[in-house]
Amino acid sequence: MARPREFRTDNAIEKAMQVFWSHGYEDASLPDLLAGMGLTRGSLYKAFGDKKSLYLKVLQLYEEAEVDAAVAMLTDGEEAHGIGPDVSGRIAGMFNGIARGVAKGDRRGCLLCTAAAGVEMSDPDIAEKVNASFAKLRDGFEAALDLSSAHRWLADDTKREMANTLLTQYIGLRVLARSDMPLGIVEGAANHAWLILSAQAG
Amino acid sequence: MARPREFRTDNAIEKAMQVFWSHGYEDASLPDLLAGMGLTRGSLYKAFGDKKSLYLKVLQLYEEAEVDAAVAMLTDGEEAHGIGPDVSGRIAGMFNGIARGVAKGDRRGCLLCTAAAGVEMSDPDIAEKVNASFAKLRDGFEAALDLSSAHRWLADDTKREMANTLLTQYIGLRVLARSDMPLGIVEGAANHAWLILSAQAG
DNA sequence: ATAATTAGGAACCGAATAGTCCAATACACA
DNA sequence: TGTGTATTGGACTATTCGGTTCCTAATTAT
Repeated sequence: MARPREFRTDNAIEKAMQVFWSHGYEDASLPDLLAGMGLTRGSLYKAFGDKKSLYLKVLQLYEEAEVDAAVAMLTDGEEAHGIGPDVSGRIAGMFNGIARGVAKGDRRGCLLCTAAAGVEMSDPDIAEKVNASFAKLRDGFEAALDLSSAHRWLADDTKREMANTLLTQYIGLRVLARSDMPLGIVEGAANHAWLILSAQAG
Repeated sequence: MARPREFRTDNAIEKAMQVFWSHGYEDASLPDLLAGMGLTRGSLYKAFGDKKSLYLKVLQLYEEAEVDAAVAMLTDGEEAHGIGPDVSGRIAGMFNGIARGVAKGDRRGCLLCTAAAGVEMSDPDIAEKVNASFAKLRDGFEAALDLSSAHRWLADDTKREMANTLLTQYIGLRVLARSDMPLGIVEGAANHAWLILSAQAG
């Protein structure tokens, strides 16, 4: 008995994610969002409330679509990947994948990393969500180390701090990708993420 | 024969650097700058032209005051530091110093790292200066490796990419510091920067 | 038809933005 | 002590922003 939506909500959020990914939170203007999402002010406010609420939905989608996928790539059963018996190889593969993306011209970096460096972190709701996603990725690194035949025997403290170091490396690489640093530096840093993994404890 | 300045230019730039350091480029409003620098609109525009020109001067000062100091700490004659015969210890010390700063409540991160993740990088003048400073720091890491008795024998390619990895780690740590991640994660990542240094080549 | 809901978009709001302009001011020098 | 000159303080401009409120037209099920 009522007129139905002419857009799919999840589709609109996905398009909003692309806009925020490229522009960051503050710099994504309402006209940017409207153009990118293909709808008008009335519809956007009707469906999503306000800009911040939309962004929080985007952060949720980013966690589900990007972070969860990365964690799965790090920890899922190896039979589906064929990377080899040492799960730590997937970590290096992940960093190399980022470098390949940059080589193909993707300089958007990571939505979370851009947010983490921006003023939007002063909003507690946004900061909480961003840090929760970071923690999820960090836990993914740690889980991968627990699955790695070469690392599982390390002390828990060592693995935990190794995971922290990998998260830090991930963020640095993503920020570096967003700047227009020469590709070689980005690739060099990515290719040697395994330096962290090949180190000995103690 | 003319009315003299009531402020020292270099002093005003130093104060502007503090404002940009805390707020980032876009979020540092003119009232923020005027309050922080202790002068009025007319004086600021008379002396510095516009916001971007002021920011470029701030970037120059940041490179001279912060980047150069960091590079000097990494590469100067060891007799003045007493860190030990292995220069690579200074690299670990630098990361630990950052973590100590965060522990003391300094969450400003690094002016360059914040800029690298922001929209101001779309300005070619700003991007050029930021990347030049990054390159300077990267070269500092490489020079420290060349001075390190434990690393100087490594292949040039290895040292170069090791320096890239250290730069990436530095950026990640600084962004992490700016977000309000739990201190333990920041410290954990900093304490294990030596993982990169202790890795073997090949 | 009628009710219900959305789409599209114009209009507006208060706030904030970077930037401009000029009279008042204060100093150095003749 | 004038006089030239650069600075100072702040009013002012023009623009944009996010957010909101409308209204009419369109679309659907009953």
